[in-house]
Amino acid sequence: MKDISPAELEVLKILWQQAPQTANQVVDALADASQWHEKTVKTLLNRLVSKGAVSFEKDGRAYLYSPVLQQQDYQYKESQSFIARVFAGRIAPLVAGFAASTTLQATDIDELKQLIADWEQAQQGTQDD
Amino acid sequence: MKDISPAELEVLKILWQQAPQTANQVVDALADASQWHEKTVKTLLNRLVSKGAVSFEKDGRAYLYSPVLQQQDYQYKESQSFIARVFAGRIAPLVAGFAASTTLQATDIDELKQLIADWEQAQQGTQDD
DNA sequence: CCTCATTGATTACAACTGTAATAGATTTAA
DNA sequence: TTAAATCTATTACAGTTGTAATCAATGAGG
Repeated sequence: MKDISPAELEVLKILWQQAPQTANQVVDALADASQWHEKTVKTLLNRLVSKGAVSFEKDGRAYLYSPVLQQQDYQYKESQSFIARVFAGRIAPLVAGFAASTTLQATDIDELKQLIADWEQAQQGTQDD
Repeated sequence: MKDISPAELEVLKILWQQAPQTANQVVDALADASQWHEKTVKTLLNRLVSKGAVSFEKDGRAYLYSPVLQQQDYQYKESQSFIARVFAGRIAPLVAGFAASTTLQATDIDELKQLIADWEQAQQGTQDD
């Protein structure tokens, strides 16, 4: 699978929200959030199809598009490569930088605490040293 | 500041490790880690200079290069844009995905716990609701 | 049936990227 | 002093990306 460009990603996100959708539905959904011309969106849809990230089936004159690449798979791969590239593979420094800004919300903290609790739970019984 | 491309980033990392360095020192440092031709590395150095991410001073025949863009600033901006783009601005889902793999180390957990403790500490006295 | 509107397909084009090669300036060795 | 070596600067070139316009096929309306 070729890389998904940032612009293509915005189109893919629309399909992750709901699928299948016609090109025009996608165009409309993006009209709210962006300034893209209809032709631009259709080009991006085509490129996503070329890259194998989106599929379509004919429905009369129009096509119905659906994501092939799933959001979780995309997020996972991108996270891995981002953290490897920018933070030498370590996640804590990323969170630290994020936390240093005022961007962290109490909600994030709660979720992180829960994650840590779950992770530690999962470690029980996995220990062998 | 224009965006730093992935290849340029690898060069910048060498300068973050130590600066200033001559072009040849950078080339040598990268010879270990990559297959880039000397000319390629020098092109990347030039582009970093054009983008304002790296500066140089003449030292006789050769130049001495130093980073202008600091690693923490770069990491911060990239983290913000990555998390906004891929995770709708929320960091917890990123950590969750990362934790779901076996990539999380006990060290990461310890650091995350410390971060959370620090963050909660900092919140004392900042509350106003 | 024929023309118009609509929809996907193809083409456009400049900027950015990866990956160098060549040209130009300058230092140094003979 | 002249040629060779060594730097940086400029140029190259195809692939990707952002951003559309144009072409072609097809269905709908008259």
